Amino acid sequence: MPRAGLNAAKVVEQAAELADEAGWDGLSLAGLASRCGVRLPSLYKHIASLDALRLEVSALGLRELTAALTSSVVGKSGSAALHAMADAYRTYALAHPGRYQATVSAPTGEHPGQDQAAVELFQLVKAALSAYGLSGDDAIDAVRALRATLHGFVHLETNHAFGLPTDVDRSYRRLVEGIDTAIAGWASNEQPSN
Amino acid sequence: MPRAGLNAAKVVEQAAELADEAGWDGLSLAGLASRCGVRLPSLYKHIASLDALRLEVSALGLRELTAALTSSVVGKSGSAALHAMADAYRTYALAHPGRYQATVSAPTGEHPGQDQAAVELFQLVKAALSAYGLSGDDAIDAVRALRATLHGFVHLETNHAFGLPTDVDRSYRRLVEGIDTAIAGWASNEQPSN
DNA sequence: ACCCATAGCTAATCAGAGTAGCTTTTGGGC
DNA sequence: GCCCAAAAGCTACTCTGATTAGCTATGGGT
Repeated sequence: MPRAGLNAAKVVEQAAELADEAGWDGLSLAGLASRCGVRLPSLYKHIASLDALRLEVSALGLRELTAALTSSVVGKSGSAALHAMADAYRTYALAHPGRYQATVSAPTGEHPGQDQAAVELFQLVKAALSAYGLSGDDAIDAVRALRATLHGFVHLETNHAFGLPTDVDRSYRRLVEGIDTAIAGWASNEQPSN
Repeated sequence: MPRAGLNAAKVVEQAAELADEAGWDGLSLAGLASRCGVRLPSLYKHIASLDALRLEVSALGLRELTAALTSSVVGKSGSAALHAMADAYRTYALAHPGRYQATVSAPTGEHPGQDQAAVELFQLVKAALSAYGLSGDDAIDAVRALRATLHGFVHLETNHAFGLPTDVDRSYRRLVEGIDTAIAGWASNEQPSN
């Protein structure tokens, strides 16, 4: 009986692909085992439990999302950075719906990698928005607003919640332009530099 | 052995309360049965399956959400209506997190009540935004933008995704003001009435 | 060639969803 | 008040998926 040659990293990667194909709720150890070519209990040589696996997939998604946003903003700032991040965000979420949902709805457990990845993502977005001249709670409001906007749209889109056939790309572009204008407006309230 | 006196409506209501307490993913027939004071198989006298029950809870949530938004906008239009709806939306979602999540992530099955409730909610929001003077695809973009914004914020909030202790109410208020400004700006592009 | 860490296995337990079929309550007609 | 059919509830069973226990065989390092 030849071995499958699994390890923890491969198992998590396969789980992420399964989640992308079958949905975050469709991620099961039974499905993962057959995809990996082993029997279900063999997975426990590489993971602690289904919940632990979900945390790993969540951390993987956060790391990948952070990497995608990071490379999207190099050399950009302000409005250009915001638009670039918005595009990269939606592109990643549509390409990897399972791991994207994992980044939001994973169990809020104690996983150092997951927490650290979330903090890094927050810092990245905050830095990218620094050109808007916000500080303190205003900067936090801006990060939250941008995150809520992008997440809301993408989450609804991946849940097929937009019933009408109207161009979804255009709706997204206008929404991003709107949030860009809104955050820029906050900045002028903060820094009356005229 | 006295009867519990259940019927389909009571079962769905109990399921909605259970979903609010245990989370949408924590909604199980086992938990529902013990909450209703009956054995698990007895539930099948009132529902067809767990998936069917989830559709019912989703439809209930959509109806309640539509009712809450409807009563929030009576006598208002434009910006006042938008702010009123935003407050009612978040209030409902925070008070009923389980059924709120059901409105988005229920199985996309064929449930006439669910579909109809979704259409009614869309029409309500579109009508409430009519004072912005948008038409055609612009109106659809506005409804999508508002929905994405409110949903994104509330979904992240109910998933405890805002790590920082910074005032969440204030972040929400500023986000709603931002989307109000953005949609108003679209309108001026459409109707150069000056 | 040997050894041991470990990848993988079978077998078993447990919980939850769903089905089959029986029993009992209950409300309406007489 | 009595009778009966519909419905409400039950027990027993099956099936699937997660998890644990314990056995076996592989294969890299010596």
